[in-house]
Amino acid sequence: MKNLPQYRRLYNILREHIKTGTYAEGDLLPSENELSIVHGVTRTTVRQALSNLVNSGYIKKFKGKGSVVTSSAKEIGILSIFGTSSAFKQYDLKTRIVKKPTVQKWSDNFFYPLTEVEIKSGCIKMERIRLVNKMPVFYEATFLPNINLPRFCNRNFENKSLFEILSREYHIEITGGNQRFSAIEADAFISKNLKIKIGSPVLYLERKIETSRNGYGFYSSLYCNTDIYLLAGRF
Amino acid sequence: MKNLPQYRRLYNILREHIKTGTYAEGDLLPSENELSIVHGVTRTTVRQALSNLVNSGYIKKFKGKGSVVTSSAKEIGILSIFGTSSAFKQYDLKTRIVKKPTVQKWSDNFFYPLTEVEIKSGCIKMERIRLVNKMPVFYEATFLPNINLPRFCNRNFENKSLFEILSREYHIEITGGNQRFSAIEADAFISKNLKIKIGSPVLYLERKIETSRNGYGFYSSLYCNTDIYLLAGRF
DNA sequence: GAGTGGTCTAGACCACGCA
DNA sequence: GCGTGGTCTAGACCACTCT
Repeated sequence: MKNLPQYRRLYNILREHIKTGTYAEGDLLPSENELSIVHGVTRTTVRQALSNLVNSGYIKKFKGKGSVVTSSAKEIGILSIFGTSSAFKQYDLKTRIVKKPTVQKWSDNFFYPLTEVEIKSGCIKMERIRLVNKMPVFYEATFLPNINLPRFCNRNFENKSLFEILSREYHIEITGGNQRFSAIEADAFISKNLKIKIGSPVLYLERKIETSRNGYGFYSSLYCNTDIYLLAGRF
Repeated sequence: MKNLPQYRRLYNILREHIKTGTYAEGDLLPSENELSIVHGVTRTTVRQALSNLVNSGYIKKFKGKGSVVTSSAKEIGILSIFGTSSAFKQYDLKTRIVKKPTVQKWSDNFFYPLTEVEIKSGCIKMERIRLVNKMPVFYEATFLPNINLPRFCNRNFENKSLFEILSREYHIEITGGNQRFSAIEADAFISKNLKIKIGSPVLYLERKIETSRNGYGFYSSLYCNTDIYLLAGRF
């Protein structure tokens, strides 16, 4: 099961400890030396794991001081949500499947250029809506090249993380990606799904997500109502 | 002058070569072994430089193959612009200063929490508009803590990169940051500055930029017309 | 099989913070 | 002055691509 690199294993362990509150916001993580001894790896490997934690926004490092846990925020993929009102300290985060994963052709004007292999393989499309405190906030369509993902369409994604399923079931880890942002007016479709007025400003994202499986990436387009919650991310 | 770490020096060298076209889009960079020999550093150091190039979107690495130059795109700070129409392969990028750097107080409801030191030091504010092919696309207000930046307010920023001036004149390197996105309706002020109709959807960003100077960061808020150009970034 | 990037080891010296 | 993270060395083995 586990042929994960050690820095990835350590990353997952620490991330889980942060998410579950073993290390709370503001706490200092054990020092790099301590972690390297406890987990039986060199400091280089520890630093690689911590560096990933910094990039995903879980910790901040301070020279001469240590690594401080900065966030227990819930994530939506790589971006996280950010409540503008301090009343929303607690996020009740749910995912509703609008369209189950289905094999189909790539659309003609797909928003990223595709490789020959991707086009030939076809596309698995799924559509989801994210609810924050029971309000629809995101509408997301995800497109995965249909390459060596056995039983994918039969899995249950309701309230489950796509990234986690890809990691656990297919050993596919997200390594990065790029995204394009714009502000548009809600059309009838978006208006219905996000329960906002037609013409309201909506944040629109197109993303390509890259993975540890060589040459394999997937895509998503995302509409977000930012009236109450903002999208936040690191760079 | 130069107490830059070696991986930073190498990063700057390679970035310059990519920007000026010595390594063109699609080219392979010299291998990590070759770079380590040529520049007299270990492969670890080379990899740190390349890793930064990946994060800023200049190259992509392929196992067993090499590092491919992916972009000669012009940047605006950390984000880059992306023309939706292929007609806009050439970006004529200009910056117009709307308000020269001025020392003032921080506003009461500043969009990021400030430290005691920052509040006491006061704030240098400047306002700029970015023009792409002579059309105003960004309006950006930048706020810097007024700490040890001699002669800053007297410098000429017209069509110059703030990041480059910070690096060259003050040895301040940008190390990362975070940002929040939302879509809003243009008000009268934005409408005038970006020459769009009141009520049009506008991309709004609030960012905190972190630097290599310990504890020193600065802020910017940014309004962007995404009708023609999108904002793009890596994660 | 030769060359590439990915992972990892076992050290070293430094600048910085804190007590 | 001690412990922290930041930088760096000089190796090693692996999986992968290309020919």
